[in-house]
Amino acid sequence: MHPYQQIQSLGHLTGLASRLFNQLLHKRFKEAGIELTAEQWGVILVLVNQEPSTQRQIGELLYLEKSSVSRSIKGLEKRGWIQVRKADDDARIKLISLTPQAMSVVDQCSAIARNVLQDAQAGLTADEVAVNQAHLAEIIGNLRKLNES
Amino acid sequence: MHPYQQIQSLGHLTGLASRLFNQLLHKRFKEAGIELTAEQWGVILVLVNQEPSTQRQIGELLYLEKSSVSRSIKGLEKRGWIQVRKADDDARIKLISLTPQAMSVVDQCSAIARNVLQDAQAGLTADEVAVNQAHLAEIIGNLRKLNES
DNA sequence: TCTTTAAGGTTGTATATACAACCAAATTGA
DNA sequence: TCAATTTGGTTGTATATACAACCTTAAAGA
Repeated sequence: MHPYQQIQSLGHLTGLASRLFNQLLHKRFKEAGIELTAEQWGVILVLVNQEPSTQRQIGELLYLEKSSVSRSIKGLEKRGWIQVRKADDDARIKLISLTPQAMSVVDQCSAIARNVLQDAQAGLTADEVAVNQAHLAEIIGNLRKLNES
Repeated sequence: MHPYQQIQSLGHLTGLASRLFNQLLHKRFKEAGIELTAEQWGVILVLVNQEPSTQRQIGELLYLEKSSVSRSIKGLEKRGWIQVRKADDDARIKLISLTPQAMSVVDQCSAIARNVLQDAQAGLTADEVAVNQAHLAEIIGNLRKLNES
């Protein structure tokens, strides 16, 4: 067994790929004058698709602990990306939506994110990417079950 | 475009898979009475293969910032997994090696990590896993270049 | 040799994340 | 109706990580 075999395990490769994706996206945002991390972009994207959302919903879609969502929301609000209001019918619930300023740059962010993906996947065919996505989704399904039990 | 399409992008999938891998490995270690995170296991594994290593070497192999390595090493030393000594010939360098206690559980950790991978990859053939690894490696190669430039 | 630069690490600061303990409001059920 | 449970969120604490600024020691160059 090659001494550095662990470095090709999917456990390691997914972690490294993820960090690199996030770093590059963050960098590209910054170069465009947009102060936003990759993870924050994930939250914004949830809101683009479904606005307003509750923190619970965001956590479910991104598979994040509610405490993680809580802190992420706090940061995004402080930076003016989102606004929070209370639901009328349920005093526990916070309804999160994008600010006008956020909406005005969402398309630009989308384009940047699309380019990062494209650049990262250079050399792979669309089919290969699709197969990869499907396999990762299967692995994620396995892991979610294992983590719950 | 489906409202939740972003959720199948490789940027998102690798991040989610990585978190789930790490959570499961951490949990399995804990169940075995071993107090070790997935990331710490990565460092230990580097040392298993090459002992002693310098912090710079560890960072290169895991693609981590030197400051991240510095803090990881501090934690592992505090918990008794590793020992640190100064190099004779270069006063800047720290030589990191495993403690006897660490070495005594490395095999058990290895087995646990192997099982996590196996369980996560259930339903995929060995070939499919290999193709996935190759594609992720290619993406990582792309991203590394992009992050440097 | 002596100044300048590079290399190896550390520390400050910030975000991302998990888990556990908690609080308040809503729901359930006896 | 009222106690018990569930749900939505927050906070404390810990690890992981990056970037920037810094320190110390080594190496390179004039």
